[in-house]
Amino acid sequence: MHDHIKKLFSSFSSSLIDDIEKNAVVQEFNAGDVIMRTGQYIKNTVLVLSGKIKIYREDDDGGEFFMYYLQPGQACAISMICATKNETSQIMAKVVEDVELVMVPLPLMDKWMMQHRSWYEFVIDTYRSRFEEVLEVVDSIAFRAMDERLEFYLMRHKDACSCVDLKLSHQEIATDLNTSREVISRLLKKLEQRGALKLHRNHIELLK
Amino acid sequence: MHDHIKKLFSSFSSSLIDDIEKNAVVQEFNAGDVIMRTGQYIKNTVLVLSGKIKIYREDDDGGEFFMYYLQPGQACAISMICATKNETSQIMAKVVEDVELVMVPLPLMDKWMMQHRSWYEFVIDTYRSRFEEVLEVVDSIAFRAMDERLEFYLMRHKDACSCVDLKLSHQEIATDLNTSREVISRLLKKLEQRGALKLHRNHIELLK
DNA sequence: GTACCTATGTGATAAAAGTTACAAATTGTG
DNA sequence: CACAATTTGTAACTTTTATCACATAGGTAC
Repeated sequence: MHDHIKKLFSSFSSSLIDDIEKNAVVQEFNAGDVIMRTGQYIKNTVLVLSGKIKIYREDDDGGEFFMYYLQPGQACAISMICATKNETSQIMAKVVEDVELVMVPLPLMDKWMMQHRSWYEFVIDTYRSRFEEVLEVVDSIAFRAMDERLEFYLMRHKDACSCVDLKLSHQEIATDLNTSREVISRLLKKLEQRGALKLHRNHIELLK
Repeated sequence: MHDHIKKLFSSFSSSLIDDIEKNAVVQEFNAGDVIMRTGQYIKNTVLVLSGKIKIYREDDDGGEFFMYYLQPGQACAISMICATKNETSQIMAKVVEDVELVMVPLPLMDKWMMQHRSWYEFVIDTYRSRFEEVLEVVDSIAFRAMDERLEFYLMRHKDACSCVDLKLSHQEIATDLNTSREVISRLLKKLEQRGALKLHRNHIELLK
């Protein structure tokens, strides 16, 4: 496992990785699993070894809103931020590609901040980058209409999968953006007419 | 100054407050001043001693979107999060009531994390509570229509000033929510008809 | 007082987004 | 192949929000 972690989390010191191996466990989940629900107690800090997770905000009436992806080499900022207090999760996490996760018990998360400089820097950097990502999400919904929000959404998915072929149905996009499928279908058609993409069943091919 | 800080930041240890007094400077700003603009370099971590600051997100076409208040006893999470890297500000800060600010040079911010347990806990807690506040803001724009967003906005202002008389013009509210004045005037009228508030020139009296 | 500025009220209209209803196309299954 | 389930396309309509135009009201300066 040492080499696997070293490769993905290249900033981690050897002693930190040793500590992770001694104290953390690896858990696997399958695509489609919901591994964290809003309101659940957080017991671990989560590092992603492989696979892909989508993080959502939920509202009271069952609405979902896509926030960001969790990918190999990344950690869940929410699970770090809740470390000290015995907090419940403010988000919902859905597995979209089978994942292997390193589960670090919360008390260690806090303890390592003082013991491992590379852990401290990783945690702070995770906070910072997620905070900035969430601010960009705020921009998109506060300032932009649905057509631009859709483009922003597609762009982020392109970045996340490093490919131009997005395996998404119109309904899934609509759910992620908390709007209706018809709206997305119409806007996608417009983007296709503009030559920005090509529509297929169950996937979207980005051209620009 | 020691007692002033001790009273507002009650969790700070004496040695931390001594370090603050030795290394930080107090700066004053007046209502209306913009003390931080988007894209400016951050040189200090900011603690608020008195007064009130509104934090905004800006877009390219001059739009503003109100994020949250900074108040006495609080610190600017953005200015902390940018500490390590030499980052620029992602937000704009407007003084709404004359403020006294403690300016801590960025290198110290990072150094104190290891030296003062009470500083470490304060910083982590500031991250956490701001992150959660921003997530609530996301909820309000992702899931709610303008009438509910307005109510959420008024409620937050009520909490921030601890009073029921909000000194706000319709135009200011519209700017903060990135919409138009007419929309706000009409929605406020509806709220008045429902008995939720009473409208006056330049201020709004909350009844519920 | 009058002139002027700012804040608020309101109607008419346009544009964007959400809803309803249903058709057509594609895929999977027995 | 027949049939069901899923995905996508689209028209008609409603609701919400934005924009334009202008009226009115309160406060300030002279």
